[in-house]
Amino acid sequence: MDEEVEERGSLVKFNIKDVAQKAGVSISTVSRVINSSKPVKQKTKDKVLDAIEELGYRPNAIARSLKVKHTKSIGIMTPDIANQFYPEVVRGIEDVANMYEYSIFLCNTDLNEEKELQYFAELEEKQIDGLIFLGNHVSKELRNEMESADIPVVLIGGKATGIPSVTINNEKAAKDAVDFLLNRNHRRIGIITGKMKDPMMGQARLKGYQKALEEKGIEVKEELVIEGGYRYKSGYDGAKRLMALKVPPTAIFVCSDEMAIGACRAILEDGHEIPKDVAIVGFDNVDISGKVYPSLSTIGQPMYEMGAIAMRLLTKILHNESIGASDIVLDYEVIEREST
Amino acid sequence: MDEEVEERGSLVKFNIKDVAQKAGVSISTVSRVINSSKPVKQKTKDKVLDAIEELGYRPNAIARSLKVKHTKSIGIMTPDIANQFYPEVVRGIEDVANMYEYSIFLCNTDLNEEKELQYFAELEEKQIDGLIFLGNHVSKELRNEMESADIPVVLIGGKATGIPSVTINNEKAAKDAVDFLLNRNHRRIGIITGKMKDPMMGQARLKGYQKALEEKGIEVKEELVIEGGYRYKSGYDGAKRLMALKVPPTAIFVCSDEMAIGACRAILEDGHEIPKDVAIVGFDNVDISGKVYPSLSTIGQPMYEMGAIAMRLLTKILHNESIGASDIVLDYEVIEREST
DNA sequence: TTGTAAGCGTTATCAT
DNA sequence: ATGATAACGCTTACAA
Repeated sequence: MDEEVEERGSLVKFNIKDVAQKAGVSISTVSRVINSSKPVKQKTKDKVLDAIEELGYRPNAIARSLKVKHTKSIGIMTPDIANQFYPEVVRGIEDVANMYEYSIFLCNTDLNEEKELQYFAELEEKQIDGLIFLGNHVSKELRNEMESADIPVVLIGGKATGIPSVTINNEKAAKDAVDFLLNRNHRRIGIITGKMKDPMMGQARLKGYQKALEEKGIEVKEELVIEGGYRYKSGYDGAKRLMALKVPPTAIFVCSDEMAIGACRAILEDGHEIPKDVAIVGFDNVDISGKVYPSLSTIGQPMYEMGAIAMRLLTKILHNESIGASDIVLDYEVIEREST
Repeated sequence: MDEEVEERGSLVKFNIKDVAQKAGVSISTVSRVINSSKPVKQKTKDKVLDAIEELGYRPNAIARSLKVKHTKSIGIMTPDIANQFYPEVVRGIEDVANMYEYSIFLCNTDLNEEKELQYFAELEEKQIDGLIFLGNHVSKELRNEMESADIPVVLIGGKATGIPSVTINNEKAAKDAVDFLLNRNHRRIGIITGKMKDPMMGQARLKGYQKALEEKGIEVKEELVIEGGYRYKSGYDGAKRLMALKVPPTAIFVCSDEMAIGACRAILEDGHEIPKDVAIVGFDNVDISGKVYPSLSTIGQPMYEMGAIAMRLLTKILHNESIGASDIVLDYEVIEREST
């Protein structure tokens, strides 16, 4: 009853030993042809290749990794892949990872330190060769883990001393955004910030706003700065509050496109016109921001490139082409569209 | 010169043997406490735990996998993570994968068969336990690979005999969408389809459109059906063409939200009003579709759930709780918003 | 309850 | 140019 063994050659898994046997050579020889690690006579090579073909043999990368001590896999930790901003940078990472033959493990942290730690442990156990971390802040504990695990990491969109990173200059970008508004003769400019505990999206961008105003000798009024968050809703609410002021702003700098879209909606709902009554500039240049109506003026972050460059940096580190920390800051652009 | 060995305990990697030594027990005992696979006396267990703690030991999952013959990793193949639709379902997958302690490898196929094959080989070599495939079609070759690799796969958004899948009833959903328009007394209804070679987004949805009209005894006019694609641009172009007709439609069913947003833009640009002059219904209920202006009436696909359920199905298969093929078809909903 | 040892599928060293 | 064989770090009979 148990001679169904070879009924479907497809269902039995072969290993290097089987190939060696079938080809009539040693397993070392098979290994050599698979990896082209040492010269093998053409004739024996052919025998081996035939055997591989016939058996449908696929090398076991797990076994290989155990021996060679790397996995050709890297981790990506992102706050939430379902948020507008990240898929594009993940795509950038993945494209170059693929070029260098790395696979990627994707993790969603929800900006939650517990989850970050848990995922990191998981990835460490799975012996990733490196990690790309998207987020504004790396916690002390995570920092420690990264160091003691001795896994190279590169940060996107955040900074931490000693860890290579790729970012844009958020403060300067924000300043440019409001300078743009200032040059259009707006003098009463509101801002809907990111979370204030967020060093990049929150603090740095607010700082840029302040600087721009101060430079022009304009006082920054408390009533005009509203702490937002990351999402649509907080942009919507923020704009409602701003427009309800006795004297509402003539322009609003909203620290993310998603919030900006929320703000536009709130403003339109209240019967104001964009940009006639209020001008809006967003931040990020998320895919959709050029497609909505009215299309959004915004600060363009090179999301795909940030991913691609970060991954490129990581491969350099992994191949010892580059040593230690290095902070890459990329160019952004101010994009003018219908909302201003 | 080489006694820098213990200068930073953190930089040297320990294995199970080191732990055993430090704790004064055998490695099997250590293994047992790590995996709680067999009872261990509390006292020895404590010794082991202490040793683990002190050394900062992390088990090597690669070595473990080699032995136990599974990796607790699964693959996701998606056309393009940067496209509106997929991140949400990937998130659904990831959340339940995480619950069951699986890690995910993310791959972008660009709907390209070569890439699919290449990725599949890569994932097979890395010994994934299962695969979730997002896409409308699985090619013959890929099919073969899947079978001979003996890796369980579940499909999202497509069907293939013998492979479990989770979908919605695209034809019926499309029919409901245009029925909705019909009930609003539209009689001249245009459609911008997906790619016609796409069985779900293209063919099935067009079929639903046809059926709805036929049922009402309305002839389907060739000039009113326009083949689109997946993206914004084709929706934009399609709407332009439709509105340029001598007698333009009073409503358009657009087979994806991204295209629908493009269509809205085109229509608004030409000075028509939505929904007064033309009503629009989209398909997908992508995150942004409720946030744009005018917000989009659409068919809501439960994207997150599709991912979550697919992953749940996969875990069942992996744990032998369920056998063979099974096709899950989920509910959709027609969502009425401002564009109708 | 604990220890010994074989084996998972590779690569790489050392002979030949 | 090729072949034996010892690792890689773990789990799991089997013995004690």
